[in-house]
Amino acid sequence: MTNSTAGGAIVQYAQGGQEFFVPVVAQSGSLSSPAGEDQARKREMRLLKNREAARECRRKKKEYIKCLENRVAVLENQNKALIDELKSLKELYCQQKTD
DNA sequence: AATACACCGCGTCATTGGTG
DNA sequence: CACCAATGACGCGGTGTATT
Repeated sequence: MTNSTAGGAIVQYAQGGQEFFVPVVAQSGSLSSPAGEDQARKREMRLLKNREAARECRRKKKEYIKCLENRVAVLENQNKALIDELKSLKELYCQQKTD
């Protein structure tokens, strides 16, 4: 991951040690005022939380897709087994008929 | 080696659905 | 109604692979 470093800070997650860049948006010179700082801090917090939420969301989505793929594999195997079973039962039936 | 293309993961924004 | 978490959509940069 390569972010530009114009105005912002490199922050590190508590767990995982992963680094990322948090941009700081200047808001018409109001950044120095407490209200401006507070707004900026709130924005950073929101971005940080959403960043983590997006990551988690993608992780869950991938896991879900894996589950679905697993299920497909299981059902395909079951289907094969049932087809085989049907085939052998048919053969058995035909044999008994000719006897 | 250079280029084109596909794929992936990421960060951000906008939207949505649930909750106090 | 305000707030928040989850998620879809978008654009971007990195990486691997095929083609020239």
